Amino acid sequence: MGEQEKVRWLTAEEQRAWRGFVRLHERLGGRLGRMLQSESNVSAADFAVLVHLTDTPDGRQRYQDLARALEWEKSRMSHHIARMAGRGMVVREECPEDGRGAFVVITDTGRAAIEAAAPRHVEAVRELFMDHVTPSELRVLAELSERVISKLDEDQA
Amino acid sequence: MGEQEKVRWLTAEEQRAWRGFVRLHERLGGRLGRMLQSESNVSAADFAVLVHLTDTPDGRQRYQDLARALEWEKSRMSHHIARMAGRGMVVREECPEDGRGAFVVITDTGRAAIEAAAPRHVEAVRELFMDHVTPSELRVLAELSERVISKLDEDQA
DNA sequence: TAAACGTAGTTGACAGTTCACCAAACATCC
DNA sequence: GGATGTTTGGTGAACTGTCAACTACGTTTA
Repeated sequence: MGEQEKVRWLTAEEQRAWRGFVRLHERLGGRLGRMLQSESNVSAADFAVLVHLTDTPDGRQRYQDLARALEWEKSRMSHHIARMAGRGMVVREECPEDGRGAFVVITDTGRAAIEAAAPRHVEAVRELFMDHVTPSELRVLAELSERVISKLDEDQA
Repeated sequence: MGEQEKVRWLTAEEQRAWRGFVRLHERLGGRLGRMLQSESNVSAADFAVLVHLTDTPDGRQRYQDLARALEWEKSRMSHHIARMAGRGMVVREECPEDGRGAFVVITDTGRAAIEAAAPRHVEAVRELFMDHVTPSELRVLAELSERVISKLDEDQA
């Protein structure tokens, strides 16, 4: 009953890429998040929600749609929106057409928050990332990401 | 007192790459983490700790060094090791040379856990990622990551 | 050697996430 | 109409990570 010897461990090159990739995201994410938090009093999650709300004409989105867009669990959405509502950035609104449903609606406070935060955030993404990556590398990254994500989606089903 | 009009928003290409990158990591991380958790009863964080411990000859590391290697805060390390110790995967050991310090030492239970988890994990990384990326893309990713990380480190100081 | 400073790790309060379950409103099918 | 199943969202408990204060030891300096 020999062990399964067939594990193909990662090569040095593979490890290098994998670790680099993971670490890069952790670092960038951490830095950008702390930056948003300290300079604009908005967490990365808040920011993502606000961006999606301002993407719609009336700043309103169903919980469900927001959750799908951000790829969050509904429960996370519910808790998070409750907290944001507590801080006045959004309000919850009943949905007339569907008695179960509800809308998340951005408030003026929310708009002010994201308008203050966005320029600094984009600038940071440029300074910390874009400025150090060539257009061709960017293209490789985009293609690679999309391909792998679509594979993930495939065998999800 | 005009607004700062000079914000250079991300181009479509840049957004595509940025979002792809962020999403890819979230997705892969989530999937691999759930896999480890459900199949081996080990969280991604546990796994990382165990990997670093088994990298040393006697399966022992100073809290400090472990924290640096994983880029964790010392308090996170302390909390996390306490939890892992509670589950018997590691033990804490005093450090004779430095009265303040302490070692984290992997136990047989811990070894068994990582030995059970590692092959499936590597296989998953292959299936979900490596198999869909060419060697040249991998090289680009590695170089890009290292470059950007080193820039991050630079202006940290 | 005493004061001051730095370092290693701990602790407790707290914010955020997930999990498992719940409930209400729709949808379908007979 | 009523039984059944599905979708939408809410809730409480458990868990994870962060922050700031704290203890205890070590190192430097005067």
